Amino acid sequence: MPNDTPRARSKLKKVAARDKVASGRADKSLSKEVVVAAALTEIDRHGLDNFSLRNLAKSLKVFPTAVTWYVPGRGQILAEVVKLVLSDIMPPRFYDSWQHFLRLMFEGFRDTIRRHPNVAPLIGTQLIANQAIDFDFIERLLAALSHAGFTGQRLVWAYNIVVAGMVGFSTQEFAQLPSEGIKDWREDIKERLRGVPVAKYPTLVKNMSLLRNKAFTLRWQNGTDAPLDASFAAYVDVIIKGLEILAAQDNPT
Amino acid sequence: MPNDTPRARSKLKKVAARDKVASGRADKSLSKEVVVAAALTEIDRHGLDNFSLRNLAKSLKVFPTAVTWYVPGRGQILAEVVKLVLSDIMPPRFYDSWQHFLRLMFEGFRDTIRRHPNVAPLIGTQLIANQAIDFDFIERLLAALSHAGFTGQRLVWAYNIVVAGMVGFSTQEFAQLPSEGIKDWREDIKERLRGVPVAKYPTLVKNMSLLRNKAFTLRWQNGTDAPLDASFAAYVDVIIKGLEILAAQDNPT
DNA sequence: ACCTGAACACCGTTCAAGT
DNA sequence: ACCTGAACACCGTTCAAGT
Repeated sequence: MPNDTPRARSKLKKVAARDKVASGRADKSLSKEVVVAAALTEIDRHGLDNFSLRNLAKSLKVFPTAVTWYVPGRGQILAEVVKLVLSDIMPPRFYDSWQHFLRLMFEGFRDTIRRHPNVAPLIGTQLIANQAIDFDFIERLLAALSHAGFTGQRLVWAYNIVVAGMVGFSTQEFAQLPSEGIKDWREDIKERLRGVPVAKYPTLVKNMSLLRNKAFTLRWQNGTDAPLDASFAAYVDVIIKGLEILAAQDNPT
Repeated sequence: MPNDTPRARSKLKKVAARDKVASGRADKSLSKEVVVAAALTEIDRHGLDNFSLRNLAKSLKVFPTAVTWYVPGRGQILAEVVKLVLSDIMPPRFYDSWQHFLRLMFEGFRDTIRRHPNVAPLIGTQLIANQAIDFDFIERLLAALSHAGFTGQRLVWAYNIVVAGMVGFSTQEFAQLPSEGIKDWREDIKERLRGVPVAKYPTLVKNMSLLRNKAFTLRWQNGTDAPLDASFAAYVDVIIKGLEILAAQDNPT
């Protein structure tokens, strides 16, 4: 990113550093890291809808424009927050098998989202946040998939399948709750589920006790209060088994 | 939803209708449907970031508060927009097999997102938008999965796997582009991909020509300009094959 | 270099007033 | 019932001014 650091100063880092030393100033109270960390804390505490640069500045006890100096623009801040959240999803370097590798990676990603559910809506849906997953992560994943036998075009497929699958489930499991009127909204869902006519929706009604609040589109809580552990485990199994079959197919050249 | 129609009037529909007839008034220029349709048009044209109630009102040539009368609050409007977009994803009533059913469903969902990519960030990440998928859809999906042999707890798993899989890939494929500074942002990504050191990231560099702009987290365009057709097809295959294996496993009772 | 401080255009929502 | 119109508190960003 060309100007994700103080203004257009990115190419002048050495000069800036020298200036700082020369002037002997070490009284900087802010930094990009501090700003981003504070932003994450704000979002964790008060939700994405209530996040604003002004509230962030207030929490840092500075003027709103001081924040803008380190991270220019609201979008950049959110992108950096995603980056920070996903900075600890590094998959293991050693593993028993590529299946084992993927399993650990899926679980690690889910655990990370679980720690910061309010950030979930930003992940996967914003291309600017995609850079949050770094080259180390990508390299290890590609290496594991190569080890599974994927090469060339099929390696690309496998990579996309894994990333889409990894990000997709957990971001949906921890989907954002309505920011106001939650109580009424919840009651309304329960009411709707109670009133489903058995004649028109026999399979749904028959399995309602198993499905209610345990299945996508039939929930009034997200993964924080009603985790979908068993479904997630089955999901990971399905993707891995499917990949095994894909890996076993001949590689067309 | 208790008050998704004019104020707290929802239980008074008959009375209101009578009043309208009695007073002979048919000069309503707005309606909930008109408001939501206009909102979708605005989002399609100018993106989610530029959407506001005031711009919406301007496009309808009314005051901002007139909109609020039909759909109370910005969040409600967005939820209704998602509902409208997803109203045509109904899976087919007849099909050769449950595998065929799922294939058609996945493709239909992706086609729908492709038609309204700017809405993608709202789908799956907002619990309030989950009601967009109606009971007819759910019933047909559950019926197809029952036909595949899934019952009880495993039916719930299969349902969650399919919904998460269906929503996850396409919403990520059509992820939102940065709303400003796109040109610099794109150049920066390309620059970063050119500069990847082969010593540290051998697998990535080796497959770079296949991966760049064709793989998640390595793109500077979304599905609108750079569709991931082949990866999506492989993704659907993987999930279906995985489900076949899950279906074949014994149902623990 | 780093932050203050005022200013600007815009936002969603509330509330009173019209018809 | 349906919409106007003014008002309110808040927002992100720009730009000049301090040190």
